[in-house]
Amino acid sequence: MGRQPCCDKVGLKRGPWTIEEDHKLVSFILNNGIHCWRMVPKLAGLLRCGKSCRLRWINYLRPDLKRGGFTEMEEDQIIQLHSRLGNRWSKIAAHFPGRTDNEIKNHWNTRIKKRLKLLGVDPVTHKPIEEKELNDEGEDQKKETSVVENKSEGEEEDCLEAKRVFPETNGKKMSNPVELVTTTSLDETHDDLKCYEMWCGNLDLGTWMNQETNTTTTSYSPSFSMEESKSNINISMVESPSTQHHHHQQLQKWVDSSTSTSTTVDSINSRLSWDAFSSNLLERDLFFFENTHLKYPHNF
DNA sequence: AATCCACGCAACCGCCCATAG
DNA sequence: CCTATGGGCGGTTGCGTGGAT
Repeated sequence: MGRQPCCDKVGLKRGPWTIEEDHKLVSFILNNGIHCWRMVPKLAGLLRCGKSCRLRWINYLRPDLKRGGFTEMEEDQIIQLHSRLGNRWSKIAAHFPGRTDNEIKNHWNTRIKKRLKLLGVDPVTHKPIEEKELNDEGEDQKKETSVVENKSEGEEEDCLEAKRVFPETNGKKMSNPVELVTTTSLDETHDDLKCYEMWCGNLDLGTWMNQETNTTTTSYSPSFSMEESKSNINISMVESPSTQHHHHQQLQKWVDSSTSTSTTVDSINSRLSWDAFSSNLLERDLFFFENTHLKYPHNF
């Protein structure tokens, strides 16, 4: 037999999340981790389906999210990635720690598409618009998916690498108007650390979000303060020096893995691997990290 | 001041794939 | 091996907001 159904949807709440719901979800996840999304709403006391909880967490409540507008460099990188991956937003998002596929997808549809059109570039084919106009205009949808054609993931990566290294010997000229950007930059890792430090040093998500959004015209409304959930956590903070050292090492490992070139690409998913690193431990260690970071800043 | 309209974003829908049983 | 389900993903929708008239 298979598994039980995800949810019956009868009597379940839909639409925008309230502060109380956000609070419940975050508190529950931070205290218990995620083992089965279907069980999360029941155990957290939410009248939502598991899918809805998952989306809310991934797209909005996750502590490692980087809020705020996209930089021009990020946009350029998105364009590059889209030119070779097509609308595979999750794959694209994997290159941007702290960004969600939904966020990137929305940004593409609302901003980048227009920007490319203004630059005279077809956002679907990534070719100059004049070139596209020779073709049938009604084929947009087909082209959108045909960008990646039938290549496998590995083949695409190989093709891209070949194009990057030998752009002129690829049979045809690179049509992309934007310079290819390496998939992992120092800025990226710096942002990673920045996010991490903000999370450790200032658990007030509202402040965090506002800090990030001040430079943009878009205003996010933080739905809750992490202070409260922090106060609900029952963790013994009395630790021996050896335990502290162990935790320090664990955290350093986590930071290192988050900032290493190889992991950054998949960092969003890997950091959410609750099997590998339960949120209880993470929470405890973050708290510890916060304390030791303040006490012994030279160690970091 | 009121209405309309365009835009941006959060959330939902439905399909697909991996996997438990 | 087969079936049913959970979770992930891309596409789409609907609502809130701000600017234009």
